[in-house]
Amino acid sequence: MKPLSRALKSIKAAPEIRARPFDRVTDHPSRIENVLSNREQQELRSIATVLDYGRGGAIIFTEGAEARFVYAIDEGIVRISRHASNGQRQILAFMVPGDLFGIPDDGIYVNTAEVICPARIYRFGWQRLSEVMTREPQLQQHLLMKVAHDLRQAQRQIMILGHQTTHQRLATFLLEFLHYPEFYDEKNSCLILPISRFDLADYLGIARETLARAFTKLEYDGLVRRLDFRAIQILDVVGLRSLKSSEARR
Amino acid sequence: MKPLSRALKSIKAAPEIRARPFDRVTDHPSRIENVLSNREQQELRSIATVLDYGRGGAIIFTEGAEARFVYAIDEGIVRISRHASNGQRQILAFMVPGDLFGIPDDGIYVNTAEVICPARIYRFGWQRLSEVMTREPQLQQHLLMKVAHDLRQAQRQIMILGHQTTHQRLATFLLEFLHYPEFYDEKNSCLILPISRFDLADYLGIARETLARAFTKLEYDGLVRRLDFRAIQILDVVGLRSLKSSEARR
DNA sequence: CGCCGACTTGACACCAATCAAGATAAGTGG
DNA sequence: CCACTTATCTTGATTGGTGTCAAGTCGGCG
Repeated sequence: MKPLSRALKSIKAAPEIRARPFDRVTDHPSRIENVLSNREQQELRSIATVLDYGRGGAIIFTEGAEARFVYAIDEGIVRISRHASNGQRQILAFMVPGDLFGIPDDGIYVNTAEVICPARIYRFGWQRLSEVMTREPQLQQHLLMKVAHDLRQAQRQIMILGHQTTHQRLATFLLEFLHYPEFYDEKNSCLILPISRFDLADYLGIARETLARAFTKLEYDGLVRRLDFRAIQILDVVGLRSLKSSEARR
Repeated sequence: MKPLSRALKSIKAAPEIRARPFDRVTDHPSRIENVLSNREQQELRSIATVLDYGRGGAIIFTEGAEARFVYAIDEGIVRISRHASNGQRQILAFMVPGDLFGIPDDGIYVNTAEVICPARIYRFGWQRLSEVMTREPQLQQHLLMKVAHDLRQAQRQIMILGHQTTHQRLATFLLEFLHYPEFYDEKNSCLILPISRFDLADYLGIARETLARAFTKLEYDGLVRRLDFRAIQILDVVGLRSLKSSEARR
């Protein structure tokens, strides 16, 4: 929607890469406890490029395009989506700092990746990364664990889309986000959603209006309170959990 | 449902493993063109155990159990499922010969795997497989590609569950199976479904009755014809394709 | 032959998509 | 700073699709 030129502020070369370790993923719920050696981190840095996106909306890559790079997030959120042949968009995942995406399928990207807020992203040449990984089995194992984690996340998503009502989907999503201290302030139970209703609806596989109604219902039932479009106060975590696992028609 | 003792006929030791290469996956639609060296095949065989299941229904492993093995299919079909907290079952995938499954998450299985027909399955100790892969980067890369392929399949499933009607889901599923010569006899356009309606409904995320109605509609529209519970004659592939990508409410 | 399981069909209620319009916040330019 | 436009989100009314419960059919197996 937004012109790419404005959104993509600048692309710097590799040397300025930040020293923060590559695998910050251990911070968030994935169960990977992997510590890369200094040498491995060094190897990665040497082939990385840093991309700085000033604001949301910029496209990182598009489905169908030739795939020569893999990406890892340092800051910001990226939405991974795919368009059905009838034009419907489905958001497959929201990637957060530490996540890796863009692994090619037979040389092309099968998904579209866009930043939804200011972001800093590392870019690796797929060819060179493969070479490095051949030399460093630990690194490849780390990548394997990451992809396996993504697979489980996708399966979680299948569970949600398969048999949950709209309210349950929303409850599940909100509960998921409570795990991220970047977005959930546990003190006053306030959750700052970094995702628009539009995107959220496409992620949960429901219409935008239905999503709004789901929020209304949760609010009516005293489970949450909308302070603002972005800010959601969580009033009853237990209630959300029981809603999530309650009996579902459809 | 069936007692395990009867279904699990025998477990042989490694030496009798068949000579068919490990990566028969190249036969089917996945885009992996990977040729393992003889030494790598040798390494795999040396740590493999062969499991022979006489008939369908046997459980290979259950979600939540301690995970010490990964599995690869030589013959037969395995359904990978997960149970929601409300008891709903969702089938995440059907695995076919060449596929690999059972990669542990933090030492436990997150899914349940069951054979749905007579099957022969290779079993590998995860610990030992990891060791071998550290020695053989090619092998690990191969595994990585397999998991990446599974991820894409899961994403395909998300697309289906997200925005397709029941008829479209069924059409999509049938079209998918036309690629497998084991199940589709192109000569007389006859597709032999190795999957029960029960399982298929849980895979497509719909009720069994709704699935039956979907079949009825496709038959009424002249797209397919039911010869038998298992055998489906495909009358109009183009029609199925256009149904699959037609506009969808919901 | 009769039971049993798997599958199909029917009737009905209900949830969710759609179309349309209103409300709120955020930019934009004078 | 205010009026304007725009984007985003919410609410309302209606229609259709899908889950559920119930009954019926088909085929296999003892």
